Amino acid sequence: MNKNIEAKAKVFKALGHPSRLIIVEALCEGELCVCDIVPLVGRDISTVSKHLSLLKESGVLKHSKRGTNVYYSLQMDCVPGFLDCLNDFLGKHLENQVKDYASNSIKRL
Amino acid sequence: MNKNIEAKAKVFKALGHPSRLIIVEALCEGELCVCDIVPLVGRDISTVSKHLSLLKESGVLKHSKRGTNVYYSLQMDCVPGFLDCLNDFLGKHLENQVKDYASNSIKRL
DNA sequence: TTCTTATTTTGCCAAATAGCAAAGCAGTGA
DNA sequence: TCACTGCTTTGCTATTTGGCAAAATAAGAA
Repeated sequence: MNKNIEAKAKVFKALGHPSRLIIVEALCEGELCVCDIVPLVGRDISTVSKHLSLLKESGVLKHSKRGTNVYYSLQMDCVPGFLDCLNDFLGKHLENQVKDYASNSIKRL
Repeated sequence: MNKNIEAKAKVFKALGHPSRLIIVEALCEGELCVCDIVPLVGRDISTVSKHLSLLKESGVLKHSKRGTNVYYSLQMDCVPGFLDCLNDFLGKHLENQVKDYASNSIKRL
């Protein structure tokens, strides 16, 4: 259970980059080939390819070749639910930060 | 929804380090003071303190001072469920890797 | 086979991160 | 007040990461 820590950290690390999150969120809707992912990310294809292999390596994604194209899709089924929960949480939380900021501004008057 | 990407990536990045995951898993059981967390992580207290502030900054943890102690606890309620799911997934997945390895070994004979 | 298209790998640099040690800063008690 | 304990911040180095460009690889088309 404790050597698993490394594998779990690897998953979080893989998800912990804006470009890779964009990829994962897109793949929540279904599989895409590299050629479709590149414009979503807006980085060099070599960079995107490295992001994809990192996500695959960690277990978040899987891939399959068809013709000359490589299609990536979500392998880790826990991810979309957590992303939803995270969206809710951050939604509320950012609201609160705004509220805190506002009330502090009022106090400062 | 898309500028949120940065905030979400920040959460994953915060969770994407073995020491910080150890902390978070411990705090799933309930709040702890820094003095209790340090021996769990096995790093210098200054290092642990930085990990804790990163986790707080990202919204995963919150903290409260009582006397000379600082107590950290989980703020992001989505986390424990995702960790459970991750444990299951990696459990099965590591099994499969072992199976794949075994069947490849057989093929090689 | 040769050309082309799609993707990965390698090489390199700049920026970010993790670690410890030392200095700084509360609170608490004498 | 002064000293002590618990924690955070700062300063520094070593390592890791993310980016692009160029080279390498793979699969289909001509």
